Amino acid sequence: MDRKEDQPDFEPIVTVTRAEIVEQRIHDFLKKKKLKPGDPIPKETELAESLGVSRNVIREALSRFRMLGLIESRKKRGMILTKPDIMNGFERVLEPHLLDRSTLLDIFEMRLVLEMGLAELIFIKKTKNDISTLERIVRNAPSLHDVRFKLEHEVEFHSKLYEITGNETLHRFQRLLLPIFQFVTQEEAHLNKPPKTGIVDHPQLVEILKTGTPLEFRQGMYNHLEPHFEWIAEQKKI
Amino acid sequence: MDRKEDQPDFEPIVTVTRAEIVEQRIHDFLKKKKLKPGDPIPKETELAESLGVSRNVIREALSRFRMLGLIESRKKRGMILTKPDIMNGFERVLEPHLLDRSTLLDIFEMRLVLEMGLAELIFIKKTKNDISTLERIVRNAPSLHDVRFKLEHEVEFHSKLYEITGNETLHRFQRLLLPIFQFVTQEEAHLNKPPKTGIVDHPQLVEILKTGTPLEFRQGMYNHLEPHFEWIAEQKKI
DNA sequence: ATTTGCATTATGTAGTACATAACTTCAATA
DNA sequence: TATTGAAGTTATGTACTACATAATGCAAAT
Repeated sequence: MDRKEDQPDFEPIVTVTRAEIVEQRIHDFLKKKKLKPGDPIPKETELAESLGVSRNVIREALSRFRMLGLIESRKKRGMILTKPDIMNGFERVLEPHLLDRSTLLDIFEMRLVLEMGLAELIFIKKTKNDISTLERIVRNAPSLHDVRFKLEHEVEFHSKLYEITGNETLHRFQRLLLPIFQFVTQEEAHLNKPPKTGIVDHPQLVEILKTGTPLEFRQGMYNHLEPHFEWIAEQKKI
Repeated sequence: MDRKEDQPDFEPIVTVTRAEIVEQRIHDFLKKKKLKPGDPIPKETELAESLGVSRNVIREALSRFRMLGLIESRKKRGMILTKPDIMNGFERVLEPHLLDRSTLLDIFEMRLVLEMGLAELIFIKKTKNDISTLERIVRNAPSLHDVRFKLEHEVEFHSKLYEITGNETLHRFQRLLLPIFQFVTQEEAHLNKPPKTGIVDHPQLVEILKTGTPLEFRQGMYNHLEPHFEWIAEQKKI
């Protein structure tokens, strides 16, 4: 029979590497010292000595910070803290085929949530110029039968909405989420074809932006995205 | 006078380190081979040889992947790809005092956008149990005069809203953004005291969740967050 | 047949050595 | 005097070696 019941179920011993510990220690150090971008941080040899590990380990930990854009190092000058690009760590992990289905769906939902929430910000920040651009994008929309450029146009329109917010972080986030979104919609299309389109289209959204209210825009965006929400509701039942 | 005008502004020569290149190469390798979580990846020595660099450099690159949770390595067994935790890289960079003001404001806005967009998802996923929990949270709200637990309660309520969506990624994202949000609201409070509160409070939001529609909830949430949006609109003018 | 012990293997860590780039100083030169 | 050039210094970047450690499989022992 199954012998597992006999065995006492100890927690497995987790072995943390020195690099991990050093990473944590240095992170705490930066936090505690309240170092700001531009401030110098100790030399590799100094860190190695005060932490009691080889320079090798120090460099493995520092390599992580370098990737995140938290530190920069120049020869002779030593290392300095830098203003990190917060999306850096995100970017490298967003490979659709590396993520499991549930995470992909989560991200898909996040995009819908963001888009539904854009209204206020857009109405606060929009300029006449933005509206003109949107109108141009809508004018140049490919015909309904032309499948090739449909996705391209879809991306251009929605991307512009994010851009209007003037929130570069938000916009960047959207761009990073794009591949995931396409990956999921592709699957979505596979299941229930033909792809349904919302009852509100891009030109109508632009019209609301020109003459309507945030309240109307929120509702319009919902109707635009409605098929996706329906799809989510179905997924929930399964 | 200022001599800078005389100087031709060349782009500075960027020197990429071997570790950076190796990181990129390995990343491409994983992508191209379409490796999935669980699949083994080449040994360090193999990588070192085929890429023509020392094992040291390989390990600095691999250290980055390890941090992101992209790979795990066990002695003797070698290294395997793992399902990455997409928030891992994010987490380590979100130190309020390391980010510049504009990024902090961006993140603050993102939180508002997310919260405004939650309505649909919440209405799709909510259960009777969730409503009960919200009612309990509201019942236990500290009195208006008790400043100490106000923030705590605020966090608990809004956090529960994210939880209702059943979207763990989204919920985790919110939790990561919390310190930033508090950092900004603190500053916000400094400027225009006393802190204004929206005309819609938590009990009203719960009531809408019970008997209302997503449309009403969106408007309710807007009224709840209105002071923050006003603050943003002011910031824009400055 | 189960356990024990040994050899094997890949990662983890330490240490040394040298290359490279950037900064400093100081002398030489126009 | 100001610019250039050379030499020395220093911290990071890279390579290489050596050994520790843990996991795995296989063979020997009971």
